[in-house]
Amino acid sequence: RPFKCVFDFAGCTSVFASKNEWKRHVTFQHLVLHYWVCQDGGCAEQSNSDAHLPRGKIHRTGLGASTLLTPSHTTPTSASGSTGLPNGSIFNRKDLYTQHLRRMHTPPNIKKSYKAAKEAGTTPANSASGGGGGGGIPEWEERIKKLQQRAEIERCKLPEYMTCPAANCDQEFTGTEAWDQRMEHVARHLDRAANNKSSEAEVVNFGGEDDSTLVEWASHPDVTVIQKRGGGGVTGEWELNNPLEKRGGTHTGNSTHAQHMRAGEHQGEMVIMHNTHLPKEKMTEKIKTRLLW
DNA sequence: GAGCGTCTACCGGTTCGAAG
DNA sequence: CTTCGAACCGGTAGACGCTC
Repeated sequence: RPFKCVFDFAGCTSVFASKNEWKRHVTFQHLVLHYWVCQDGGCAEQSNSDAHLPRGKIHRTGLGASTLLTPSHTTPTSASGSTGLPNGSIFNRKDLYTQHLRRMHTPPNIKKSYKAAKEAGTTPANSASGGGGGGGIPEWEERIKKLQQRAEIERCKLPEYMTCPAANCDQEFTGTEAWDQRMEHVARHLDRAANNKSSEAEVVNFGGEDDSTLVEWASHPDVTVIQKRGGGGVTGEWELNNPLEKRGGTHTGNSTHAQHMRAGEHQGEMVIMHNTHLPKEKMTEKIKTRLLW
Protein backbone atom coordinates (compact mmCIF):
# COMPACT_ATOMS: atom_id res chain seq x y z
CA ARG A 1 0.00 0.00 0.00
CA PRO A 2 2.23 2.80 -1.22
CA PHE A 3 -0.21 5.72 -1.11
CA LYS A 4 -0.28 7.39 2.28
CA CYS A 5 -2.69 10.25 2.89
CA VAL A 6 -1.18 13.65 2.13
CA PHE A 7 -2.38 14.81 5.54
CA ASP A 8 -0.57 12.13 7.45
CA PHE A 9 1.42 14.88 9.13
CA ALA A 10 -1.85 16.10 10.64
CA GLY A 11 -2.81 12.71 11.96
CA CYS A 12 -4.53 10.86 9.12
CA THR A 13 -3.18 7.33 9.06
CA SER A 14 -5.01 6.17 5.93
CA VAL A 15 -3.00 4.38 3.27
CA PHE A 16 -4.24 3.08 -0.07
CA ALA A 17 -3.25 0.50 -2.60
CA SER A 18 -4.60 2.38 -5.58
CA LYS A 19 -4.09 5.93 -6.70
CA ASN A 20 -7.80 6.23 -7.37
CA GLU A 21 -8.81 5.53 -3.80
CA TRP A 22 -6.00 7.70 -2.50
CA LYS A 23 -7.15 10.72 -4.48
CA ARG A 24 -10.78 10.15 -3.63
CA HIS A 25 -9.99 9.93 0.06
CA VAL A 26 -8.07 13.19 0.06
CA THR A 27 -10.67 14.97 -2.04
CA PHE A 28 -13.77 13.95 -0.14
CA GLN A 29 -12.49 13.43 3.36
CA HIS A 30 -10.13 16.35 3.66
CA LEU A 31 -10.47 18.96 0.93
CA VAL A 32 -14.27 19.08 0.73
CA LEU A 33 -14.19 21.46 -2.23
CA HIS A 34 -17.91 21.04 -2.71
CA TYR A 35 -20.74 19.90 -0.56
CA TRP A 36 -24.45 19.30 -1.02
CA VAL A 37 -27.18 20.70 1.17
CA CYS A 38 -30.63 19.19 1.48
CA GLN A 39 -33.17 21.75 2.59
CA ASP A 40 -36.24 19.76 1.85
CA GLY A 41 -38.95 19.16 4.39
CA GLY A 42 -37.59 18.52 7.86
CA CYS A 43 -34.02 18.92 6.66
CA ALA A 44 -34.54 22.67 6.24
CA GLU A 45 -35.06 23.01 9.96
CA GLN A 46 -31.66 21.72 10.84
CA SER A 47 -29.44 24.51 12.01
CA ASN A 48 -25.75 24.07 11.45
CA SER A 49 -24.78 26.87 13.76
CA ASP A 50 -25.83 25.26 17.00
CA ALA A 51 -23.72 23.10 19.18
CA HIS A 52 -23.13 19.73 17.65
CA LEU A 53 -26.21 17.63 17.28
CA PRO A 54 -25.80 13.89 17.47
CA ARG A 55 -25.60 12.24 14.11
CA GLY A 56 -28.93 11.29 12.67
CA LYS A 57 -30.91 13.21 15.22
CA ILE A 58 -32.54 15.60 12.85
CA HIS A 59 -33.88 12.95 10.57
CA ARG A 60 -36.21 11.44 13.05
CA THR A 61 -39.21 13.66 12.93
CA GLY A 62 -41.82 13.71 10.23
CA LEU A 63 -39.83 14.09 7.07
CA GLY A 64 -42.17 15.41 4.48
CA ALA A 65 -41.28 13.43 1.43
CA SER A 66 -44.32 14.86 -0.19
CA THR A 67 -42.98 18.36 0.24
CA LEU A 68 -40.05 17.79 -2.02
CA LEU A 69 -41.67 19.41 -4.98
CA THR A 70 -42.96 22.39 -3.09
CA PRO A 71 -41.65 25.93 -3.60
CA SER A 72 -40.00 25.79 -0.20
CA HIS A 73 -37.14 23.95 -1.76
CA THR A 74 -35.09 26.67 -3.27
CA THR A 75 -31.44 27.49 -3.63
CA PRO A 76 -29.82 27.20 -0.23
CA THR A 77 -29.89 30.72 1.10
CA SER A 78 -30.60 30.41 4.76
CA ALA A 79 -27.10 30.34 6.10
CA SER A 80 -27.08 29.72 9.78
CA GLY A 81 -25.58 32.04 12.29
CA SER A 82 -21.98 31.51 13.24
CA THR A 83 -20.62 28.75 11.05
CA GLY A 84 -21.31 30.00 7.54
CA LEU A 85 -22.85 26.66 6.81
CA PRO A 86 -26.39 26.82 5.49
CA ASN A 87 -29.24 25.20 7.33
CA GLY A 88 -30.08 21.72 6.18
CA SER A 89 -28.56 18.28 5.96
CA ILE A 90 -25.04 18.52 4.59
CA PHE A 91 -23.28 15.83 2.54
CA ASN A 92 -19.70 15.88 1.36
CA ARG A 93 -20.38 13.67 -1.64
CA LYS A 94 -22.88 13.85 -4.42
CA ASP A 95 -23.74 10.18 -4.24
CA LEU A 96 -24.45 10.42 -0.52
CA TYR A 97 -26.74 13.36 -1.10
CA THR A 98 -28.50 11.39 -3.82
CA GLN A 99 -28.79 8.40 -1.55
CA HIS A 100 -30.37 10.62 1.08
CA LEU A 101 -32.79 12.07 -1.47
CA ARG A 102 -33.90 8.63 -2.55
CA ARG A 103 -34.29 7.32 0.94
CA MET A 104 -35.79 10.30 2.67
CA HIS A 105 -37.54 12.42 0.09
CA THR A 106 -38.99 10.13 -2.52
CA PRO A 107 -42.68 11.05 -2.79
CA PRO A 108 -44.97 8.26 -1.54
CA ASN A 109 -46.52 7.66 -4.94
CA ILE A 110 -43.10 7.20 -6.52
CA LYS A 111 -42.09 4.89 -3.70
CA LYS A 112 -45.21 2.88 -4.36
CA SER A 113 -44.32 2.56 -8.01
CA TYR A 114 -40.84 1.37 -7.15
CA LYS A 115 -42.19 -1.13 -4.68
CA ALA A 116 -44.70 -2.49 -7.16
CA ALA A 117 -42.05 -2.74 -9.84
CA LYS A 118 -39.70 -4.50 -7.47
CA GLU A 119 -42.28 -7.10 -6.63
CA ALA A 120 -42.95 -7.56 -10.31
CA GLY A 121 -39.22 -7.79 -10.97
CA THR A 122 -39.14 -4.97 -13.48
CA THR A 123 -36.64 -2.20 -14.12
CA PRO A 124 -37.44 0.67 -11.68
CA ALA A 125 -36.73 -1.59 -8.73
CA ASN A 126 -33.07 -1.59 -9.67
CA SER A 127 -32.79 1.97 -8.52
CA ALA A 128 -35.29 1.90 -5.72
CA SER A 129 -32.90 1.15 -2.93
CA GLY A 130 -29.52 2.44 -1.91
CA GLY A 131 -27.83 4.90 -4.18
CA GLY A 132 -29.97 3.95 -7.09
CA GLY A 133 -29.56 5.28 -10.54
CA GLY A 134 -30.05 4.40 -14.11
CA GLY A 135 -33.57 3.32 -14.91
CA GLY A 136 -36.55 4.51 -12.95
CA ILE A 137 -39.43 6.90 -13.19
CA PRO A 138 -38.21 9.54 -15.66
CA GLU A 139 -39.88 12.55 -13.99
CA TRP A 140 -38.43 11.65 -10.63
CA GLU A 141 -34.98 10.96 -12.01
CA GLU A 142 -35.08 14.30 -13.79
CA ARG A 143 -36.12 15.99 -10.57
CA ILE A 144 -33.23 14.40 -8.71
CA LYS A 145 -30.79 15.71 -11.29
CA LYS A 146 -32.11 19.23 -10.84
CA LEU A 147 -31.93 18.95 -7.07
CA GLN A 148 -28.36 17.73 -7.29
CA GLN A 149 -27.37 20.82 -9.23
CA ARG A 150 -29.26 23.12 -6.91
CA ALA A 151 -27.88 21.62 -3.72
CA GLU A 152 -24.23 21.81 -4.72
CA ILE A 153 -22.16 24.47 -3.00
CA GLU A 154 -18.53 25.32 -3.58
CA ARG A 155 -16.66 25.56 -0.30
CA CYS A 156 -13.23 26.57 -1.52
CA LYS A 157 -10.96 26.38 -4.53
CA LEU A 158 -7.79 24.44 -5.09
CA PRO A 159 -4.42 26.17 -4.79
CA GLU A 160 -2.84 27.52 -7.96
CA TYR A 161 0.72 27.07 -6.89
CA MET A 162 2.28 24.04 -5.26
CA THR A 163 5.65 22.38 -4.96
CA CYS A 164 6.62 18.74 -4.78
CA PRO A 165 7.01 17.42 -1.22
CA ALA A 166 9.62 14.86 -2.24
CA ALA A 167 13.15 15.40 -1.03
CA ASN A 168 15.48 16.64 -3.78
CA CYS A 169 12.61 17.37 -6.18
CA ASP A 170 12.11 20.97 -7.20
CA GLN A 171 9.07 20.41 -9.37
CA GLU A 172 6.50 23.21 -9.22
CA PHE A 173 2.88 23.20 -10.26
CA THR A 174 0.87 26.21 -11.29
CA GLY A 175 -2.59 27.06 -12.48
CA THR A 176 -5.95 25.50 -11.86
CA GLU A 177 -4.53 22.04 -12.47
CA ALA A 178 -1.76 22.48 -9.91
CA TRP A 179 -3.34 20.19 -7.34
CA ASP A 180 -4.06 17.37 -9.76
CA GLN A 181 -0.67 17.65 -11.36
CA ARG A 182 0.98 17.49 -8.00
CA MET A 183 -1.06 14.47 -6.94
CA GLU A 184 -0.12 12.64 -10.13
CA HIS A 185 3.50 13.64 -9.74
CA VAL A 186 3.64 12.62 -6.07
CA ALA A 187 1.91 9.35 -6.87
CA ARG A 188 4.84 8.46 -9.09
CA HIS A 189 7.26 9.25 -6.25
CA LEU A 190 5.27 7.06 -3.88
CA ASP A 191 5.06 4.29 -6.40
CA ARG A 192 8.78 4.34 -7.03
CA ALA A 193 9.49 4.57 -3.32
CA ALA A 194 7.37 1.47 -2.74
CA ASN A 195 9.23 -0.43 -5.42
CA ASN A 196 12.68 0.79 -4.51
CA LYS A 197 12.81 1.45 -0.81
CA SER A 198 16.47 2.33 -0.84
CA SER A 199 15.96 5.40 -3.01
CA GLU A 200 16.16 8.45 -0.81
CA ALA A 201 15.28 10.66 -3.74
CA GLU A 202 11.76 9.27 -3.65
CA VAL A 203 11.12 9.96 0.02
CA VAL A 204 7.96 12.03 0.32
CA ASN A 205 7.43 13.96 3.48
CA PHE A 206 3.97 15.56 3.41
CA GLY A 207 3.76 18.70 5.47
CA GLY A 208 7.49 18.77 5.96
CA GLU A 209 9.95 21.52 5.18
CA ASP A 210 9.69 20.76 1.47
CA ASP A 211 5.92 20.97 1.55
CA SER A 212 5.16 24.45 2.80
CA THR A 213 2.75 25.16 -0.05
CA LEU A 214 0.44 22.40 1.14
CA VAL A 215 0.57 23.52 4.75
CA GLU A 216 0.04 27.15 3.82
CA TRP A 217 -2.96 26.44 1.67
CA ALA A 218 -4.56 23.80 3.88
CA SER A 219 -4.34 25.98 6.95
CA HIS A 220 -5.52 29.14 5.23
CA PRO A 221 -8.58 30.64 7.00
CA ASP A 222 -10.67 30.11 3.88
CA VAL A 223 -9.68 26.47 3.59
CA THR A 224 -9.07 25.19 7.14
CA VAL A 225 -8.41 21.61 6.25
CA ILE A 226 -5.80 21.52 8.99
CA GLN A 227 -5.24 23.69 12.01
CA LYS A 228 -2.64 24.23 14.64
CA ARG A 229 -2.99 21.79 17.45
CA GLY A 230 -4.71 23.46 20.36
CA GLY A 231 -5.45 26.56 18.31
CA GLY A 232 -1.95 27.93 18.38
CA GLY A 233 0.97 26.38 20.08
CA VAL A 234 3.90 24.58 18.61
CA THR A 235 4.97 25.16 15.03
CA GLY A 236 4.61 22.06 12.93
CA GLU A 237 2.02 20.53 15.19
CA TRP A 238 -0.99 20.17 12.96
CA GLU A 239 -4.27 18.37 13.34
CA LEU A 240 -7.05 17.65 10.93
CA ASN A 241 -10.09 19.84 10.76
CA ASN A 242 -13.35 18.77 9.19
CA PRO A 243 -14.68 21.88 7.43
CA LEU A 244 -18.24 20.60 7.55
CA GLU A 245 -18.19 19.85 11.22
CA LYS A 246 -20.56 22.03 13.14
CA ARG A 247 -19.19 24.49 15.58
CA GLY A 248 -18.82 23.01 19.02
CA GLY A 249 -18.55 19.51 17.63
CA THR A 250 -17.56 16.96 20.15
CA HIS A 251 -16.78 13.68 18.54
CA THR A 252 -13.64 14.89 16.88
CA GLY A 253 -13.00 17.82 19.08
CA ASN A 254 -11.33 19.89 16.40
CA SER A 255 -14.01 22.09 14.98
CA THR A 256 -12.84 25.61 15.38
CA HIS A 257 -12.92 26.28 11.67
CA ALA A 258 -16.21 28.04 12.03
CA GLN A 259 -14.49 31.08 13.41
CA HIS A 260 -12.95 31.64 10.03
CA MET A 261 -16.11 31.43 8.03
CA ARG A 262 -17.92 34.55 7.17
CA ALA A 263 -21.58 33.86 7.60
CA GLY A 264 -22.48 37.51 7.40
CA GLU A 265 -21.60 37.60 3.74
CA HIS A 266 -24.17 35.03 2.77
CA GLN A 267 -27.05 36.96 1.42
CA GLY A 268 -28.86 36.11 -1.72
CA GLU A 269 -26.81 33.52 -3.53
CA MET A 270 -25.12 31.08 -1.23
CA VAL A 271 -21.38 31.54 -1.48
CA ILE A 272 -19.28 30.16 1.30
CA MET A 273 -15.72 30.86 0.29
CA HIS A 274 -13.95 33.19 -2.05
CA ASN A 275 -10.65 33.19 -3.85
CA THR A 276 -8.94 30.53 -1.86
CA HIS A 277 -6.74 29.61 -4.76
CA LEU A 278 -3.81 31.81 -4.00
CA PRO A 279 -1.72 32.94 -6.96
CA LYS A 280 1.94 32.02 -6.99
CA GLU A 281 3.17 35.47 -6.01
CA LYS A 282 0.85 35.66 -3.07
CA MET A 283 1.62 32.17 -1.93
CA THR A 284 5.35 32.57 -2.07
CA GLU A 285 5.01 35.86 -0.29
CA LYS A 286 3.08 34.09 2.45
CA ILE A 287 5.68 31.37 2.63
CA LYS A 288 8.42 33.94 2.97
CA THR A 289 6.50 35.60 5.75
CA ARG A 290 6.06 32.27 7.44
CA LEU A 291 9.72 31.44 7.20
CA LEU A 292 10.56 34.73 8.85
CA TRP A 293 8.56 33.64 11.88
C1' DG B 1 -31.19 -2.85 29.08
C1' DA B 2 -31.81 -5.79 24.89
C1' DG B 3 -33.36 -6.12 20.41
C1' DC B 4 -34.73 -4.06 16.34
C1' DG B 5 -35.23 -0.60 12.77
C1' DT B 6 -33.58 3.62 10.60
C1' DC B 7 -30.19 6.49 8.86
C1' DT B 8 -25.51 8.30 7.81
C1' DA B 9 -20.50 7.54 6.96
C1' DC B 10 -17.37 5.14 4.69
C1' DC B 11 -15.19 1.71 1.79
C1' DG B 12 -14.20 -0.95 -2.25
C1' DG B 13 -15.77 -2.79 -6.56
C1' DT B 14 -18.10 -1.93 -10.94
C1' DT B 15 -19.80 0.65 -14.83
C1' DC B 16 -19.64 4.02 -18.28
C1' DG B 17 -18.18 7.71 -21.11
C1' DA B 18 -14.37 10.64 -22.63
C1' DA B 19 -9.76 11.14 -24.11
C1' DG B 20 -5.47 9.51 -25.97
C1' DC C 1 -8.20 -0.53 -27.80
C1' DT C 2 -6.59 1.20 -23.48
C1' DT C 3 -6.54 4.29 -19.74
C1' DC C 4 -8.60 7.28 -16.61
C1' DG C 5 -11.92 9.63 -13.78
C1' DA C 6 -16.58 10.30 -12.24
C1' DA C 7 -20.46 8.26 -10.76
C1' DC C 8 -22.95 4.36 -9.38
C1' DC C 9 -23.77 0.38 -6.43
C1' DG C 10 -23.74 -2.75 -2.55
C1' DG C 11 -22.12 -3.81 1.81
C1' DT C 12 -20.76 -2.85 6.61
C1' DA C 13 -20.18 -0.20 10.87
C1' DG C 14 -21.77 2.92 14.14
C1' DA C 15 -25.13 6.03 16.33
C1' DC C 16 -29.57 6.82 17.64
C1' DG C 17 -34.65 6.22 18.73
C1' DC C 18 -38.35 3.22 19.74
C1' DT C 19 -40.57 -0.73 21.75
C1' DC C 20 -40.91 -4.35 24.90
